[in-house]
Order: sequence, then C-alpha cells, then structure tokens
Amino acid sequence: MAKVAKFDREAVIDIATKLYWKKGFHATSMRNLQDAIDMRPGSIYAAFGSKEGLFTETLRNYTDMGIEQLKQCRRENSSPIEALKAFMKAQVIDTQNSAPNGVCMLAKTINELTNENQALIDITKAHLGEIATEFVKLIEEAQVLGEVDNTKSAQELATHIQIQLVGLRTYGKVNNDKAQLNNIIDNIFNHYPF
Amino acid sequence: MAKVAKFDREAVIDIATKLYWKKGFHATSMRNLQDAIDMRPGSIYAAFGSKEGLFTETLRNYTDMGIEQLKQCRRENSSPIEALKAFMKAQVIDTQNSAPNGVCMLAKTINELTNENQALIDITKAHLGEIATEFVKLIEEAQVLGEVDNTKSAQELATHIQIQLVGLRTYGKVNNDKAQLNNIIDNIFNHYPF
DNA sequence: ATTTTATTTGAGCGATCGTTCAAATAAAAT
DNA sequence: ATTTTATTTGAACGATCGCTCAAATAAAAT
Repeated sequence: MAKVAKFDREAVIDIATKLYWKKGFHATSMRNLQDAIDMRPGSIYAAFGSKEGLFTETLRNYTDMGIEQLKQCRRENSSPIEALKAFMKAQVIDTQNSAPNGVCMLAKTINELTNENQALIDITKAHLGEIATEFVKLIEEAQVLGEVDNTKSAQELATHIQIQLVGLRTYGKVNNDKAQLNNIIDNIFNHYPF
Repeated sequence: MAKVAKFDREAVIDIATKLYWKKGFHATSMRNLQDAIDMRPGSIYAAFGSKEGLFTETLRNYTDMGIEQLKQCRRENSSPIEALKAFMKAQVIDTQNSAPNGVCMLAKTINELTNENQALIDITKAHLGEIATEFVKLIEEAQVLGEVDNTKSAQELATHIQIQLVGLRTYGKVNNDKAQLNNIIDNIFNHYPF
C-alpha cells in the first residue's frame, strides 16, 4: 500500500451537489467546483473521471437524500398520507429559503439538458422513477389502512403527486408565499384524486 | 439616410427563440446563434446589444406566441373551459414531438437562472404573470357562462392551471405517453377545483 | 532508513466563451 | 457621379472552458 486519499468523498459530493443543484450542470464550472471542494483538477479527475462523472454522483446523492427525507417523514407520522403531505411541504415550502435551490434538482436537470447529455437524462429519469416508486409504496400502505380508495391506481396517484411537486416547486420560486403554498398542498390531499 | 438593415428581425428572433428554448440560456453560445441566424457578431450586437438582450426578446416572443395560441384556442371553442383544455393539450402533448422543447421556456428559465441574471428572472416572472392573467380572463368568462363555480377565485384557479402545466410538461418529457397525458388533462377539468 | 506507490499539485493544453471595433460595404441623399 | 452614413464583416481580444500529465508529496511496506 501507499499514500491514502485524504479527502472526504461524501463531504465533497455533498458540496458538489449543492453547487450543481443551485447553478445547474452547464453553469457550474470545474473551476467553481475546485474552489468549493478545495481540490485540484488532478485529484477531482482521478476521483470522479469527468464533470459528468461528478454530476452523476451528485444526482445519486440528491435522490438518496430525498428518499431518506421521505422515510424520515414516514417515521414521524402515523399516517402514510400525512407523511406524504409533510414531505411535500418540506420539499415545496422549506427548501425555498434553506436549500441551495427551491426547485427539484432532477426536474431542473430534465429541463436543462438535451440529447448531447443523453446519459445524464436517462439517469435522471431513472431517479425520478425511484422516487415515484417510494410514493407508490406509501400510497399502497395508505390503501391497506383505508386512508385512500383502494380501487385507484397507486401508480397513477404517485404520478399525480410527482407532477404537483414539480409544478409547485417552480411556482414557489415565482411566488414564494408560504401560506398559499401550504393551502395548495392541503387542497391536493383534501380533494381528487385523494 | 443610408444603408438599411436587410435582416428580418422577426425571423431572427424566431430562430433565436427556438435555440434558446431548446438549449437554455447558458448552453446556447453566441456562436450557435451566429450560425443559426446567419449574422456576424457585429450585426447581432448592433441589433440586440448582448446575449441577454437577444434572450430578452426571445422571452417576449415566446410569451406572445403562447398568448396568441390561447386566443386561437378560444376562437375555435365555444366554451372557454374547452378552449383552456385544448390549449393545455396543445402545450403538454403536441409540443413534446414538434416544438424545440416539450417544457415551458419560462419554467425552464426560472429553473435554470440564478441571482447572477436577476433581470432575466424578473422578466420571466412577469411573463408568467401575463399568461396567468389570460387564464384568469378565460376562467372569469367561464364563470359568467356558468361553466365554473363563480364562488371560486379565478386567480387561484389560474394558478392551479399554471402549476399543472409546468408539472405536466416536465412529466411529459420523462414519460411521453400521449394517452396518459390526455387522461390526466381531462381529469384536471373533470374534478376539483373545476 | 529506504523503497514503493497511491495521491496531490498546479502549470498549462487547445478550444471556446461573450464581446469589440476598424475596415469594408451598399443604399439613400445630393 | 459623388458624398453620406447606417449596416455588415470577421479578425481578434482577454477570459474562461474542461481537462491532462509530469513532478512533487507523503504514508505504508520493507
């Protein structure tokens, strides 16, 4: 054996996630990343391969954080639907002021990239699918508990939630009104299709 | 007087709109624009001032096209709500295959830009507001005709529509299923809050 | 202590970025 | 025909882009 890597890979990916989430793939330069994570080009390329390679790891990190946050909401709520509602409020309202960006990093990436980065688009789509699957699990649980009509398709309801999340997080950036956003989310669960 | 500009300003803005809409502000280079509109840097800068200046004109053009499309839908439908539904289907479904980009250029811009381009963000927000105002007018018309419960806030319903549009256009890019998108839009108008 | 080797450094590569401007051009005015 | 002047051209500016790699470094193995 020989010299061992001294940088904290998780910490580096966390910082890179914040930067990419805030500025997007194209507007984040390797120089920006070098400064933020305090690594020189050679080390970054040795560890992550390329700008795309590092971005890929931040997409994974962002998605894992979201899924973990959803599970945390589930632990804190006896009702799966209340857990889902709490998650939506955290994602739509709380992120507007505290997170690197109020909008969903995955939606932002889908919006930003073109065929020129098809591999990144495919990964992003897959991650959105993973999150939708977590929604499905929660909704099916709610159906078992009788909180949601079990003749409805859990997959369709999950899609509905994801569409609301993406739409609301962008709207929240345009009109950051916590009370209004709160009402809108309450209404989503008080009416069709829930 | 002297030599007169020979380029077609509207045609140039149309082409620039398509490019910016497709690739976004940062990923569209002036070189890309020069090639697409067949003008040399000096002419572009004389006519539009800067990359931001030209982008601003394309935002205006994009918004005008959307509002015109909405009015066209109104002319083709005796019912204002049917007109709104037709508009949504055109924006969500038809654009996925024919337009430069399936997602809304204004939403894409809100998602992409940061404080570093606050002026462009402010313009984009204002344009989203203009479109919402057109939705309000249509909904108020529907309320007069008894198509929509007139105890509801037309402004809130318009916001609801805009959130659905943004969410659906991004979802359409992830899962381009015409039949499913069509059903989702039908459901929006068959249930709460309509 | 010396050797081995994974890691880190940072100068610098060629390409491209947004932009400028002096010179060339061409249509209107004389 | 000549002058005037708005427009167009395109070379080129300094800055920055993503990325490479030879040299320096430092921790583990001997």
